[in-house]
Amino acid sequence: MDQQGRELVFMHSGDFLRQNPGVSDHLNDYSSGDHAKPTMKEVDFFSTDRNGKSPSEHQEMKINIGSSCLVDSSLNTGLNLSTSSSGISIIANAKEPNDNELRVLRGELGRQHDENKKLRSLLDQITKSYKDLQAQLLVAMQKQTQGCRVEQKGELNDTPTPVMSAQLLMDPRPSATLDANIEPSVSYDKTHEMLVSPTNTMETKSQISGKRASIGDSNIDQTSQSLGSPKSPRLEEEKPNEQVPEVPFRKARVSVRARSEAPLISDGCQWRKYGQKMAKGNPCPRAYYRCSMTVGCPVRKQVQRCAEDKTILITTYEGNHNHPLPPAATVMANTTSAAATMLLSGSTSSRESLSSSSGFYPSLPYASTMATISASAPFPTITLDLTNGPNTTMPFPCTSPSPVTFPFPLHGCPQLPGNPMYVAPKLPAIPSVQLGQRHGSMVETVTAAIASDPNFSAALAAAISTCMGTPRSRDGSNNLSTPSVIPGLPGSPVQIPQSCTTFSTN
DNA sequence: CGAGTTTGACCGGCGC
DNA sequence: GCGCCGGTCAAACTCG
Ligand SMILES: [Zn+2]
Repeated sequence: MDQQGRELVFMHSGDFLRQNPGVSDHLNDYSSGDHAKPTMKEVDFFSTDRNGKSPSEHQEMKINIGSSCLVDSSLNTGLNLSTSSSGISIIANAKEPNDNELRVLRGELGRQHDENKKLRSLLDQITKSYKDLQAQLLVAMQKQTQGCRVEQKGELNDTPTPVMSAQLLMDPRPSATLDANIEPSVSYDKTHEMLVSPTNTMETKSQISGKRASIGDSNIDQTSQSLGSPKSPRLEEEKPNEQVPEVPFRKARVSVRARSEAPLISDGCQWRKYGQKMAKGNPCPRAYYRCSMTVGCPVRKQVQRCAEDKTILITTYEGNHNHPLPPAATVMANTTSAAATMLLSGSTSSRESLSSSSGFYPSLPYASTMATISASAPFPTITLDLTNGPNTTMPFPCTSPSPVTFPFPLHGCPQLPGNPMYVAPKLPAIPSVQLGQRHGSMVETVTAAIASDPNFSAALAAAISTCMGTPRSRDGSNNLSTPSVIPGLPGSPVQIPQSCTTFSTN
């Protein structure tokens, strides 16, 4: 819970920054107070966070984040903190120009500056320890997998990728160059998947997108092996080492099923339909969409109605956005891509169908319906079923995007034993991790994390509901979402109570 | 006229 | 090798 709160803060600060690129310059504009709700939220968030807490509490918070949500914390923490703090003071200044107040505020500002410094150094420490941990993890995995895949490992072990990944996660700035360096040597592997995945999509990529563009398409394409496309010739070209023939490449999808009669889906993104097919065994056609917010965005989605129950809408997302997203889309993308990342991190090899939900976590009310991992599919898929859960329509009020940010710890290393979400492995065999960056038995972990965390369910449902609920304006004023007509049901103008989302990450 | 959709063609993987 | 199938392409079309 604590953690959730923290992540919330970070994620939203990310949104905040994205929305307002020139934050510090324009903060004065917001002092009027009646626009930019998110801004106010940010400020409120931080002010309560910071004023009410002792340094030790901050420490705890940082540790939590460091261990569980590394990417987020590593990317924006410091910036956000300082940004928002200055924002507070500026706003206050505008309101109360009197000297006393000013002094107090300056003092506050100074304190927060110090605090900020402390937090940064703490973050550095955490970063270091994370790297160490990751290295250890790698070693452990190597030992475990030695038996079966000696030669593979031999080659892979030489790659510095895990370390580099840590660096990348820690410091997004040089990542563009690092990316370029990594890919040729390591080929397409889990590490890269992790790197370009969810949070990076949201945070890192937005920061390095400029550089990426200059680097060329290869980066994007790496992330864009989407939706099981049999094509994408680069796949072969850029994957010279066929070390794991049985797993040429894996694509994770996060599926969400939800009951919805509405034909339109709005998840905050712009989608362009590029195809529609009749799927076998389903009277309803399947529609294919591609993110059209930027030209090179690799994200795709499939929309299809359930054959048995046509009120159930299944939306399948795959890939990571390579551009900043509007808040609504961020919510969705965070949620789904994070789930996909978890799945990916854990499903590197073993293809057993786990469909672990109800079996593993019978005690969890939502588990049986909320998350299912299926590795038996051509690609690992997390299916989030929002159709059966209690009050699936609206698990909790979701008026603002705030409760929606991804609540469970996934971007970092959900598998680390120290992690609260860690679940003891059930499968003794360590998957044939191509580039052993992630721990084995991750599938369970992932499942556990998702299924066992009602917050995830709630957040996901909220995200979806939020996105769905947002009134679509064809006039395209601010709403980026493009309504798409779901095949199978005649268009009904009803707002979508819920929807089904499947994200797949590469 | 541009952006998005429709829809048949096309392609590659896979099973027989 | 052949056919099926899922996924994508792209020309034609629609809409604002
Ligand atoms: Zn996109």
